[in-house]
Amino acid sequence: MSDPVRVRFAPSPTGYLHVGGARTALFNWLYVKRHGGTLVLRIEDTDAARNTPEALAAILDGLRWLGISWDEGPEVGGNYGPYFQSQRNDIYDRYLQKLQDTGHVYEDGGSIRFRSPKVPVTVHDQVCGDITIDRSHEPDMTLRRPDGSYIFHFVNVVDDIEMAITHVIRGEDHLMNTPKHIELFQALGAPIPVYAHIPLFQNADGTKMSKRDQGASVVSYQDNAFLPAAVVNYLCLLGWSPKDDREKLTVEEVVALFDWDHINRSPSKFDYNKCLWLNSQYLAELDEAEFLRLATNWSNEHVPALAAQANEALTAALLLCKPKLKQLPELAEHLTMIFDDEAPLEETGRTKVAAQPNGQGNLAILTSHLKAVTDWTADHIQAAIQAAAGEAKVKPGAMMFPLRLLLTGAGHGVDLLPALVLVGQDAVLRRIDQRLRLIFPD
RNA sequence: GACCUCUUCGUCCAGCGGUUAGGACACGGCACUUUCACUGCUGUAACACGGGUUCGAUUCCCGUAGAGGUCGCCA
Repeated sequence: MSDPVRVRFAPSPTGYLHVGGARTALFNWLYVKRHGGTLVLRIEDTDAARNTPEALAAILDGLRWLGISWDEGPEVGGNYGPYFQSQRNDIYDRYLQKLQDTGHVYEDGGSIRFRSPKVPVTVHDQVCGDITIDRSHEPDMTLRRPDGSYIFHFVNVVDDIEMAITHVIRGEDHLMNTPKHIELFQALGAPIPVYAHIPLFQNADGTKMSKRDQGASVVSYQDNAFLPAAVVNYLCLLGWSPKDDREKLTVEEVVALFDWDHINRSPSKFDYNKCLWLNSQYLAELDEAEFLRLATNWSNEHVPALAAQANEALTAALLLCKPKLKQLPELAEHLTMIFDDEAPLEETGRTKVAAQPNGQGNLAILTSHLKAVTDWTADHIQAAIQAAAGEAKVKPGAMMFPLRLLLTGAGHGVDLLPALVLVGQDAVLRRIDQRLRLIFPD
């Protein structure tokens, strides 16, 4: 029997949950699920000045939203707590004493430094391979500040020892820290965990992703009502591959395949567009009830004006929108086109229709046919359009674009016939009349 | 500047000592749809450069260039 697998994700609650951090958490989680083990969530909040409860809440909330659950840590407890570094000072004191007793540290202007062995250190990294780093000419690292507070490297290693961590999966930005950490493990006589450093994300233009960049913050996906499964799927595809042609995979499928040799070594640029595409794929396969639940929630929250709409009308409209959506927020635009008589008229469409030969006359013919419909159903409306086209001597298809524009103000959108039915004859004729005057002012 | 890592279509990801170098996003075309989309089919598009090793290198080695990371009493 080998030791039980214990991996940890150790965020610092200083800002927000970065999508790169989320991916690191995800890979830790995937590893645990793949090999069986325990995921420890440890909060590295030693820098009191920069930590906020809001940031912590955002991190926990973001992880939960993505479905990344932890077995030990904040809110769930565990046998290796406390899981906040700010509460572990006595442990750090004890470990520092060990180093003092064995002569590994020395005092320097009130701070405590580690006496580095000054020999090259080889990191056996599961992703990057063996990397030997010689930092013998660099200054000794500080472990404790004059005010008694501890430095990241020290607490990080002490906690990994104390929490019996066996695998460290973290961003490549930590690769050059690893020799320092290995020196500490050795000085403390503790086994060195298995390391895996995973490549970082970049913006599409190759620059570093920071908070304000599109897609950088997990909250932005929550705010835009992405489906977590889609985001997780996309995150898995960045830097990892099933090694076949699959793009859309469930987490279960990823778990079954997750391993080091599937992880890429080069940094990847974040393609928000592809993430959006995956979201549309997941959205499309939602069943009606689930879609309506999500869509109704979203529209109630973001388009409160629709509260006045009858439930059946709203439901019908939402279902009409479903096949068009890449993401839920597009609902706002579609619903406005359906329900708002005064939705703005698209300029490019206006110009196009205004320029059509005989446009005004043809649309007058169409209007009169629509007016004459006595039973306002899709079949009868279609017949009316056909008849109007015949009389105007144009193809029925040529009637569709102008009609769409007159109905919704836009040249694209939901399926036209059902939309006409939904809006109702009176409102349709009213809108046609209004917008016709905008298009042909004379 | 020093050290570490990386380099296949615009992007993500496969691949391999001999392939018409494959898939996906994006983009274009066609079909379907009397509309908008979806979908299907299809097209454009890549092995950073220079040396080796080899019968043969995109694939292995070395160098160059470019990119990223790290060089804190931040985490």
